[in-house]
Amino acid sequence: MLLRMSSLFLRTLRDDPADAEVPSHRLLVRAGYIRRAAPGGFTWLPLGYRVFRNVERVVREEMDRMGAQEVHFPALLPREPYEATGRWTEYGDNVFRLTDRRGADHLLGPTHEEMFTLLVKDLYSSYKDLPLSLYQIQTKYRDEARPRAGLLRGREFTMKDSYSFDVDDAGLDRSYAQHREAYVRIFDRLGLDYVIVSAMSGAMGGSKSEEFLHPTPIGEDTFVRSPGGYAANVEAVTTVVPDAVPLDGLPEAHVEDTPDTPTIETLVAVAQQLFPDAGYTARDTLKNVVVTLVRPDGTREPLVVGLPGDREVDAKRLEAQVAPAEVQPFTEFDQHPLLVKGYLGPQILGSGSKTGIRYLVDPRVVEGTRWITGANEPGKHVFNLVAGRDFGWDGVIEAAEVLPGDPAPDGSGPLELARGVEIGHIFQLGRKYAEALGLQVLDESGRLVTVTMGSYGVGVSRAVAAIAESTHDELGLCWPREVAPADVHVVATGKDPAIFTAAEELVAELVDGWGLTVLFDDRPKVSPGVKFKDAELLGVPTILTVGRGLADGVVELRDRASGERTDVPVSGARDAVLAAVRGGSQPATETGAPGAELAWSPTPGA
RNA sequence: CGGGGUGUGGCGCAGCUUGGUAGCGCACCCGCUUUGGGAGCGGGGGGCCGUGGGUUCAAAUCCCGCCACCCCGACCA
Repeated sequence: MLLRMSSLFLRTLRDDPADAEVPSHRLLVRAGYIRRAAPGGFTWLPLGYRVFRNVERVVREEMDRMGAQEVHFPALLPREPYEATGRWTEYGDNVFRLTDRRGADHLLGPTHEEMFTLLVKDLYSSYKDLPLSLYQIQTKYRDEARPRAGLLRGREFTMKDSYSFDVDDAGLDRSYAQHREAYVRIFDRLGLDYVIVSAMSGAMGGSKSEEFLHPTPIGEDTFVRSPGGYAANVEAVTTVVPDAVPLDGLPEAHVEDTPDTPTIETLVAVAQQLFPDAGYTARDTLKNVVVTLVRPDGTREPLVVGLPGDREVDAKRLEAQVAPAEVQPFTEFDQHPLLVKGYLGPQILGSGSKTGIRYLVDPRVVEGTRWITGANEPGKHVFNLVAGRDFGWDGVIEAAEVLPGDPAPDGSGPLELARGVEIGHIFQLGRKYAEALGLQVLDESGRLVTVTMGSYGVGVSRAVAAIAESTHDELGLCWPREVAPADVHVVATGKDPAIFTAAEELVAELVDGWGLTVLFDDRPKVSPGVKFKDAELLGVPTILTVGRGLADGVVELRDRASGERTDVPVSGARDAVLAAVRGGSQPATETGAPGAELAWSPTPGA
């Protein structure tokens, strides 16, 4: 494949677009890879689309390798299957809905669990047909409240989604593990850094779930990790529970006047005044936060969460725990006169108490721990209120925020918080969709069993942005060889016609003789500076300059990533390029580019 | 959805306060010169100033609505 810059549909920009904040967005637009076409929607230009297809190719090869089979659904889907699983309403404003001329409802698929489930139900009915993994690479639509960061969060994007079907849980575990391995291979080949974090299954139902996060400061997901290798989504972090303390000999609780202490800060200040030797901090207080749970059927229930005063309730963690119910601020104090705002204590909380309000506590609240907490009277707090002696609770909930320095649940050290972009997600769905849509097969003994499923996603267009994000430098894009829009960028510069003749000959041999994809800067009357800048911006991994050195019989080979330049004799130019393309680096450098170990194909995407 | 900011040729910006013929740099076209780090000179083409309404003799400029984009938050297989 030969891409001549004299006729390539490409215009690079000298200035950064003002509305692009993140580097991937800025550079992809500036280098002429993508162009915004709609809110949250982008047009792929020739070079960008080549990168996109390369990512797609890697994903496809690895899915095929693990034995998944590719199918392709429409993006325009009927309402009924989504009605059956409840997601027509559950998805809310995030789904694009439309009505056809007969008034029938449709949606633009945000994800395809229902359709895959129905397809398998349509054709298969025996355990002998399973296990089965199907996938597609599809345009997905989500009416995001706030599309941002270019390709990273669009309203239309490309996703590889796959689904596994098994008769039993052991089979699901195997399918899940296969996908996990395939994803590791995919992201390794793409040269994308990732951490695999355990995630909550949340509204999707099911059990085991892990996300592949690409760590980057511009990421939208917060996750935690420890020096010992623990990594998890904040929602999935479990608290290390302290040992219970024997109740014998603990001091009696006592109520103290603590006027004007509706907040933890004011309370701690007063507590320190009253008992200067006790060394009280916010950690010694028990904060009781009232929220309202709204269930999917619309019913509302107040809930109080008790947690150490040095922590806030983490809305995401709380929601993950109470899903599918939603959490809203509690406003109905007038209907609950026993609840004294700012002085709420656990003595009147719990299903067996005066208020009957459900009371869940942080795991750090274990038997024998002593707390300063509200006395349920304005201006009064109780000290030394002992958990398990002076108050009880209905259950334990992981709703407190995770703070840097908290211990990892597996004992692998203190946690740090980091940001990442979700580039893949693997998920044990279980039988939720199979049950809702009636996907059953006959087992060995002729009984109907409900199939168990997994769902697995890779953000293809998002991966393009993530790769750009992690590989660019101050000069421009800098593609890994596996996804680069060309194998080599040949720059002809100078006014001597012999230069262009020599470059043409070399390019022809690389393209026709060796099947390389060559981006050839054959533009006449364009100054060398412009061509060099463009080559750096465009980011093809190997740049070959045919210019003034030709008079001395040499051309210059440059590695985009390392910046290293080597003069090679014209006669050896072809072999030097081939070595760079095959080896992933110049002889003099060791960049360890991904794909280096892979068999080199003589016709990559030509 | 809440808060903040911005909308002027393809890109980056000025003009708006104080209403009166729409401007600059890059990009694009023509000519001459130039050719190893975003060239120089000369000559051109291209914009219902986001959009709808209002005020006014007159609106890019003043007023109101809407839309879009960016940032923070909420939300998000």
